[in-house]
Amino acid sequence: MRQVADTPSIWERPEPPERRAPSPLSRERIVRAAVTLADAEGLEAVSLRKVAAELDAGPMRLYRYIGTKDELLDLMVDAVYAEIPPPTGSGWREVARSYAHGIRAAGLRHEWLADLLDGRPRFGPAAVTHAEATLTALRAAGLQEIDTIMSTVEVLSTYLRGALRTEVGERRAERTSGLDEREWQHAMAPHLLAMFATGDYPLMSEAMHDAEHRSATERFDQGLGYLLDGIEQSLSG
Amino acid sequence: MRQVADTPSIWERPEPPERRAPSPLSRERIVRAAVTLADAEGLEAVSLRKVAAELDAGPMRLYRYIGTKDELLDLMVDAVYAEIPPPTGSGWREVARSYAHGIRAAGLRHEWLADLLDGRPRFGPAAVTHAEATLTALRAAGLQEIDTIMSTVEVLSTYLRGALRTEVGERRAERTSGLDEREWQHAMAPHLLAMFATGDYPLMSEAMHDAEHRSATERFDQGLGYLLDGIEQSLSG
DNA sequence: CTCCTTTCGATACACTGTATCGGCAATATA
DNA sequence: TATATTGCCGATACAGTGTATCGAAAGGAG
Repeated sequence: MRQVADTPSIWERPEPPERRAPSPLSRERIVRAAVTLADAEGLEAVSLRKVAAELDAGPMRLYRYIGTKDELLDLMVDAVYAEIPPPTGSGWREVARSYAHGIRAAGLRHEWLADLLDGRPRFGPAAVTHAEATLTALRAAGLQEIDTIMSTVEVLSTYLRGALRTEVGERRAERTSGLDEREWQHAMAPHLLAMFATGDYPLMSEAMHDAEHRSATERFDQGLGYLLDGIEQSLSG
Repeated sequence: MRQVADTPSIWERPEPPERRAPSPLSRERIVRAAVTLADAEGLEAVSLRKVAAELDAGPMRLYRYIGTKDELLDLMVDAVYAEIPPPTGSGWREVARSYAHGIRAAGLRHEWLADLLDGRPRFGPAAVTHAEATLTALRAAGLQEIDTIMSTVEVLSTYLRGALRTEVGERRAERTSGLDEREWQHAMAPHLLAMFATGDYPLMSEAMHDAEHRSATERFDQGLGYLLDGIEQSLSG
């Protein structure tokens, strides 16, 4: 019988705390939880403690699956890429449009994406697969030279990053100025009125009053159209 | 003589701690300190404690001048706008180029700007002044209708936001992969080689190997050129 | 000289990412 | 089957964050 010298009898020894069955865990589960959290409460609500709690785990358990919070964010971005359908279309303009709208849709589904797309090259499997599919579709649709293809997707993705930020930023501004309408009217509106009242900004005033108000989608498509027209011109030139 | 009942004599009472002359403080000083810090050590190093320390002040003293850290960030952005010269040029393309390069230069001087330009409308005095100057220059250079002017600067600023992020992101990636070259070669390079070795990404490989490598400025100008060509086309059409 | 207001530093709180360590549980070994 | 080993993971801790609260000191007013 195994009984170390000064181990008290079973009657004295306290029972160890009951252990719950460990929750199943995987990178995919963690990333899903993080994405859900970010969708629901914003990226700033994604803390390792909260993600772990969502999974019935202690915070440090996550470090068996990721090395760093930044790595988790990388995984989240790749998870979004995995949602984006590969671009399709017969002409290269169609493919480009499909590419752009696919990413835009994903970015509007997950508004935090705009904050994470920081321009570093992305080497996650889904991102790479999506990139390869994009290049393939563009070549199949008529662009042969790799340089033309790369220029096109580079400029497209640059515009996309900006457009996403713009659109998401506006959404957020509207949302917060809608929620704390009280505070907004109290803090921001007088400042704007006072500025315009000085008469120092006639064109800004004209823009506010007379310019036609187009939807975010319209503006996005207009910019995209400019870009495609410019590219097309450079192709024929 | 004023001497409350149980106040000990001067010999017993400890001298209050010596008070240093308070450092002069103002919003401008605070913002300048924050900008300097962000330039030197990155945006994540900008904490109220560090900014205050730089100014020989306690952290809470800053709250006499700003209401929130986010407000400080807003002030920093406006301070950058104040550095940007108003766009100039005779033709509207020239003005547009001047606008774009002015903002790009500022964004490269202060790499954190790309992180703060989130797309929300900016109502700081310098930002508004710069915007008004831009609109004025565009109208003076030939664009009459306010709608055309607004479309142009909207699409330009969208592209700019994306381009800045792209460029700054690449710089950071290069910098960190240059500094921890050891780690990068150990962690990222094998992953890339393995991926390309599968043969599943022929176009990505072709791009890596055969595509010409252009400088960031060239790519920026190329995208800008596409955009301007597209706009010009819509003007004449 | 006394009162009052403004200013600010000290302290505290909740929260973050993550390093360290100790013990339990499953596995490999004898 | 008994023991040694390994790997997993929770508890704890630490340094840092933004900011609320409060008391005391300084400056101005009567």
